[in-house]
Amino acid sequence: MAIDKSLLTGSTTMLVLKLLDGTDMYGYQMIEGLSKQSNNVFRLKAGTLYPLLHTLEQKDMLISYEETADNARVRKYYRITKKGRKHLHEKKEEWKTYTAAVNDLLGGAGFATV
Amino acid sequence: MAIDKSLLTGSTTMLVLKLLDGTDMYGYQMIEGLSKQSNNVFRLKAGTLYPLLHTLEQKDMLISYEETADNARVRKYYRITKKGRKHLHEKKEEWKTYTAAVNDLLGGAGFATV
DNA sequence: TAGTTATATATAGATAATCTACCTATGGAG
DNA sequence: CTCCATAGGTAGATTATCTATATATAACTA
Repeated sequence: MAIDKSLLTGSTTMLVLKLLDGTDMYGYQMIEGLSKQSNNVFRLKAGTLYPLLHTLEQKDMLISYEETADNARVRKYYRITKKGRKHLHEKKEEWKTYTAAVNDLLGGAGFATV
Repeated sequence: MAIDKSLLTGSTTMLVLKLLDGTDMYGYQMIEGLSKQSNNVFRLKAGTLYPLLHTLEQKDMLISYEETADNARVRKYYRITKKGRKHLHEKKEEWKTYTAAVNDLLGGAGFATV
């Protein structure tokens, strides 16, 4: 079974959807949280995230709403949709398939004769 | 510890170096072998591989030599260099770090408060 | 023996994801 | 009042990969 070729570059999408699968969040929160959560392995850039969120919203995987925080600052929250959850599930399956295959190749002896 | 941002898209490089870490191979052999070895999860395209091999050779990670097979067909074999092995080792470490972080996020409960 | 498929390598141009670099705006700390 | 953190955003460049195309020969098939 072949997997989506965009998986490699597309894991950011999966992570964003996964974050929102837990709770509604706003962009800046995702950037900071992802960085801390992963011990700085992920350093999601604003220039990557915001356009991605807009794209996901256009594809009906997210919806957004504004909310004013205690400090009167307006934040734009995102909530995952049913379609987004379905997409997340698919991406997770692809991720498992792909990483299992890579780990198999990295761990295995390789193939000398074809 | 942060990792190379090109890791996601760059795993093809790692796989190619890993293949050559086992034995010298020629391009077509890698394409066919990788496909069979991974049950078609990897479908490395000629248009991806050949330019990549040329780039890796320019970076002194590979050397190439031609050899005539039994059927009189000329094949261009590639051999990994010391520099290539060093790069492979680094890429593998990045791969481990990155996949561990993703799996942690995918498996974990996520973070609600930041 | 003529046509198709497999082997083998290669390049050009398109596509897509991410990055860098910039911009706006407000709240709070010094 | 100035600087930093917070918060959201866009434009253009970079890079990896893909599709499409090209060449050439071996091997199979009708």
